[in-house]
Amino acid sequence: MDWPPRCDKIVKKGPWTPEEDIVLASYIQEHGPCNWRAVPPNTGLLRCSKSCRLRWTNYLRPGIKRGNFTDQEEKLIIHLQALLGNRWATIASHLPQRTDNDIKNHWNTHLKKKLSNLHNYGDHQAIVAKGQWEKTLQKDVHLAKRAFSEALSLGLKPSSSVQCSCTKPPFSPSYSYALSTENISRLLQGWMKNDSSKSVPINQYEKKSADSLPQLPLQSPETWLLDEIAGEVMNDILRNN
DNA sequence: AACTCTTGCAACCGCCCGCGG
DNA sequence: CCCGCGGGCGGTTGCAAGAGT
Repeated sequence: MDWPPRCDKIVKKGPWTPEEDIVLASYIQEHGPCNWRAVPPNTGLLRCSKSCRLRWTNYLRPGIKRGNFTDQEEKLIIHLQALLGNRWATIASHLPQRTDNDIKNHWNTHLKKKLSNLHNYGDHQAIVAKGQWEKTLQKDVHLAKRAFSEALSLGLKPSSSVQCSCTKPPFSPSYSYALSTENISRLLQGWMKNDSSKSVPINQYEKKSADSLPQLPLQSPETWLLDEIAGEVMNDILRNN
């Protein structure tokens, strides 16, 4: 028998069921998010390792906030996208509660539209005007350089002004346990609400409850980016929509 | 009420990179 | 140096739900 399932010989595809989520979350809670190849054989999940990893990082991972992007988050995403391009994982590292997938989706469905509408606005000509963009660009480059050199000079150690808010903190049993327990109880609650015989994907109900998760404040880089760059330009952009 | 169109997002796919043998 | 594997990333797709007619 070909086990564990390879991604090219997938046994099961499509939306995850609450049952699968619980199995995966329990396993990760116990063993930590590593060696994904071992997950399917050890849990009995008929999913490939990649699918398990994706499900965990994009959905089950503790501390994930879903939906309802704040103005501040949107500004930050817009700015970082302008600065870094479509490097969603890097952008996500500045928004600890958001996944790269979530940010990418939000960009593709909301922000891209917002910005393209904006480019049709006559008012926006002032911002789009060459001089302004050059100015902004120069500022961007300067600040990016500053951030990188600070990071390098500190040996990537988080500092008061440039702090690395990693989306993938090293697995800490106590931290993860509490949060995973919270997640699992949410899963179970949602599961009970639904007709379990239908194996309804968990997405809908979790979306609602996730909004009630405590909101972490943005950390330093976000703050100075917003203060120094995004500030006026981004406020203009968003005000026009 | 019924149908069509649009939107939002979870999940998949394919490529790339780093590491170990 | 080469190869295979695991993991990460970005782009794309498919489908469910909501909006519009």
